[in-house]
Amino acid sequence: DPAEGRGPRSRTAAVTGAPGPEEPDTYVLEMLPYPSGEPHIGHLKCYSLGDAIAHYCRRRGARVLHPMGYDAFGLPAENHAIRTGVHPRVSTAESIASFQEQFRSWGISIDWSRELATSEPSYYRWTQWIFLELFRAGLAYRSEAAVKWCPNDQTVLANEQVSADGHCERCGAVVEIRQLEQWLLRITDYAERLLSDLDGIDWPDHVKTMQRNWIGRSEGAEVTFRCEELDVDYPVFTTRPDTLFGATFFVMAPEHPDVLRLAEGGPDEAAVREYVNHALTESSEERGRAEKQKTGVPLGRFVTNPVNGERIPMYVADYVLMEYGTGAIMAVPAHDERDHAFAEAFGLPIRRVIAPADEPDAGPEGLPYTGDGVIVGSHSDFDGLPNREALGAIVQWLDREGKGHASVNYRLRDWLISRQRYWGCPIPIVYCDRCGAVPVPEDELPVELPEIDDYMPKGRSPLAAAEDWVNARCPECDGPARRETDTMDTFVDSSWYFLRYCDARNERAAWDPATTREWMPVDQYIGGVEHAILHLMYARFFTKALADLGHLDFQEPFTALFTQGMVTKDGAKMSKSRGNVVSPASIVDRVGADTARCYILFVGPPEQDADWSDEGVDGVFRFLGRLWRLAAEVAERPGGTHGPIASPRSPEGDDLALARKTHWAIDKVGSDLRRFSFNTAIAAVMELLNACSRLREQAELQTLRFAVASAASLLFPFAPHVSSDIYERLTGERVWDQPWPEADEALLETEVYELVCQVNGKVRDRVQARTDAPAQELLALCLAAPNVRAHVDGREIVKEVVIPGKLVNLVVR
RNA sequence: GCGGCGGUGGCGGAACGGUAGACGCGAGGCCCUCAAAAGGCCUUGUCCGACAGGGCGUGUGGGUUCGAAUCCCACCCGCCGCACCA
Repeated sequence: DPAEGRGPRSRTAAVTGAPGPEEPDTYVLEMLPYPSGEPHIGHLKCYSLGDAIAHYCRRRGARVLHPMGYDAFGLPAENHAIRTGVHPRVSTAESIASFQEQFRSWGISIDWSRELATSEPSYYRWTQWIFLELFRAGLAYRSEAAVKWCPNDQTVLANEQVSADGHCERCGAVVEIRQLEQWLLRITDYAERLLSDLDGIDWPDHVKTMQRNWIGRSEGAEVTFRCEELDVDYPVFTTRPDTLFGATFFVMAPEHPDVLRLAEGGPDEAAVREYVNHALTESSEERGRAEKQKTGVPLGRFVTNPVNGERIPMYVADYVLMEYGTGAIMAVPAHDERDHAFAEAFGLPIRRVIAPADEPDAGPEGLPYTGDGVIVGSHSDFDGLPNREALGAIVQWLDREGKGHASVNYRLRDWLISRQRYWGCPIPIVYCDRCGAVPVPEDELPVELPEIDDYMPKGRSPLAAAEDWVNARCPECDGPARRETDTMDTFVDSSWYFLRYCDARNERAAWDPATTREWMPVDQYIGGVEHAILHLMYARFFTKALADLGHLDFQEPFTALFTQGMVTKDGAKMSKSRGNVVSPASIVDRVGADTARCYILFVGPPEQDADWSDEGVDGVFRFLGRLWRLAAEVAERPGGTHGPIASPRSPEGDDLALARKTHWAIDKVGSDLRRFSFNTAIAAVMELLNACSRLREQAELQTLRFAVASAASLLFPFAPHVSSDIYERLTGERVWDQPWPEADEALLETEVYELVCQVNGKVRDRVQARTDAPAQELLALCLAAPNVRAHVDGREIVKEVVIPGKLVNLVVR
């Protein structure tokens, strides 16, 4: 069967193709799969996309790096193990075997010699090495902090793994807050570079936008409010220093370390204590509800507003977030909706300091007013100025007085990487009573994950139970020490795998810089949008940090990014619970890998979501069958396999038409591939086949053979098995050894074309015109067209528009 | 609320400001067959019309243009991301 997904050539070596001195090295990379169960349709789409590009690049003469690996540590595997009782090492290995088998059956051209799994000691040894590099550079640090804790998975989560409404991304449980000592990576040091370097990379706008939003850069000022009684300065961040004169109270987050001290001895001390305790236990979901009534408690203390010396009361309230800015705010109820709501609830003064420009005497009505206007009721130096102008002047004044300065604030938080889980990369640190947290010496890496039977989560890492493993010697003083028992977030593993592929078998280093210089950065990265923030931000951070440490000489890991859309069934995400899962294996069994791969690319633009249709699959299956049968029929004709494949020299009539269609397809498929328009590229091959079928009796054998072989050659990146079979039947050659075909410019142009004749912009006729006919002749042709005359006769022609090669438009009255 | 993306036949989707609906699915008719499957041929936006041809058509309303699915303005709807971010 031609469309059967089997074939002798399903394993095209990846880094083949003669490396010519002028040909570039190209790194084509699809995001590595998380091996859980079997590959799903999304994997088929991703790797079909990447393989098409890899093939195209190779046949254009590039050396192509196209590797594969498995993101094999992590929660899903461990949760699966907990459910089934099968050790994650075993279930992960089984799953990897299944992925390998299917990737081979799909015929994805992978360089298997570089295959890796992040759970192998030979890989995570270097993950640990990178951690220690970051530790030495001060980019990995321990900190006790309020952290997000999932009570179901029994682990700490990164901010990024908690959904907007406070649920665990993995299991859906409501997340709690706990105070724990954790390892963090100082990604915030890179906030500005992560933001500005987005400008230089070829990524989809929506991904860049998501990253920009996540980094959340705000320009403003840091302003110091002083608590005279305690002799403490409290800086706040504000984007609106122009409203400083309207600050009538001051609010701290419940997590602010000074809250209890401030309330001590005050009239509301007990109430503050209770409020803080309640806020800390409340889920981020409950706390985050925007429509929630504003609550809070006065601290019984005052701070001084630096611009006017006014004493304003301090409050604790949960609408202020510890993790943004300084955990304290100046409240300007006249010009901030949240502060306004709080002031209303607590009967606090509301003072307008900005008025709309056309209404400088505006009263208290219309508040809160968050728009721009002129400064009022503030200070004689600023009153009457447009607020944006005054903003700069006020900041300068603060700076001169030493009461504040211009400041930039980011929403991005440091990356919390500790996980109290078993199935992850051990953190290579030992704790010594005398020396503290000490890095494991490099020559002792990897710190291997011990084999343990009980990996059930218990609120502390399961590794803590492996006493023999935990007990260690301090590398500095040789005294007794204990190993860190937390493991790393899986996203650490996948933040550098693209580097390891460059030198995957190196046992002495994570990579030889010569190899990353050769291949990196990745020329084309491909994956789902779901990684728009997490993985892609972390990988960029690692790249920059490693470059700063002298291990890399580039700043961005992925020059170009392509994000594929989801594959749905009946309009819904495929899921076991819905029972609408389409398994790639069953499709490949039924119609073959070529059909499956072509269909997933033909169904629509790859960046968009696509709905799976079995009928659509059948249509592609029929197309491949028609192509194969025609090729077989041509090959069986006398002379059907002889001589080189070549465009006919001076074709006429039907031969010319078929040769033209062939060159049209060559041109179209190439340009479509370059713009990721796979669906139209496949449609062009379909059109070529339709032309071949129509002209199979009329055209000369060699013209037909050229057309059919070209169709196969153009289809090879999408359907490698049938295409290479057809090509070899017709030519005796291997299609992957053939350079990508070039269209003959002369045959892309015709000497006559159909001139569209419009009257008042409406098509009224079509006539044959010579390609080189001058405008006057085209105009005459149009005027002579019968149906044009019917619409023009008796009217006055007021304008003639002649677009040679296209149309003539006559404007009549 | 802020930001991003999108809205085209019965369906998936094509269309450098220049023939709207390529290609495929589905549907209808026909051929092959004892019959079916497979395969092949034809039709298929919609309305009027036997044909020729014509009217209407790319979410809505305006605008720019000889000409707009495409560019601009306003709005409606859908999807995605962020959201008490000071």
